[in-house]
Amino acid sequence: MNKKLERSFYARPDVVAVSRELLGKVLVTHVNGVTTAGIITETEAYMGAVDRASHAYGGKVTPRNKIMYGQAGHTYIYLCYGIHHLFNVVTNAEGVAHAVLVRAIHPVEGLATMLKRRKTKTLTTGGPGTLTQALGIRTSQNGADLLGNLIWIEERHIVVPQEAIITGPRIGVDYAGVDALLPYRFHFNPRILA
DNA sequence: ATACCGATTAACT
DNA sequence: GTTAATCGGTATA
Repeated sequence: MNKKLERSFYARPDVVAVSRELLGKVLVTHVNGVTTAGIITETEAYMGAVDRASHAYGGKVTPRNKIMYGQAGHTYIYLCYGIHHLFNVVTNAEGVAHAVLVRAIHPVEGLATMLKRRKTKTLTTGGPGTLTQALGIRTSQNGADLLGNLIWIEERHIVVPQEAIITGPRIGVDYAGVDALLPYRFHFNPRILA
């Protein structure tokens, strides 16, 4: 059965575990009456106040990042490089600004719509900016509840073998100094799904 | 009010 | 390997 993940999945204290366990789950959006979905193949954990790579490093609160301090299971979507909408999931308790960045998906539903949105010949969803474009995710959906009917994540019982999961340092966070080396990135090759 | 810059991508050489 | 595109957030004044 396809089951929407509950609040308790996101509210757990270990953001690294949540990040890792999101691999193989299915990210679904229902935008403009069209459903699109993809299997999550890459994630990164951001550990809030103690993480130099996080927008919430040092406990800083700004209009942009305040949603990360809110209830788990909500979206944190922001614009990067003026072009790309990056999709995150808020985790942990209220007041703790932990989040998981979804960096890549493997498309499974609404292929034609995703192609149309991407306006490219081949459907690539292998980057944090491209998967949001394919799924119709925009910064206007920042703060949306993943237990609502706009964006959510499902358990479809897709098995990702532990040995297939590659762990490594996060991408694009060189500015974070030693924290850039933390093994908070998880991914697997979608070829194993076939 | 103004200046700087990024959790990136695609199209080049 | 290199680089233009592109704009809201954040810091500084």
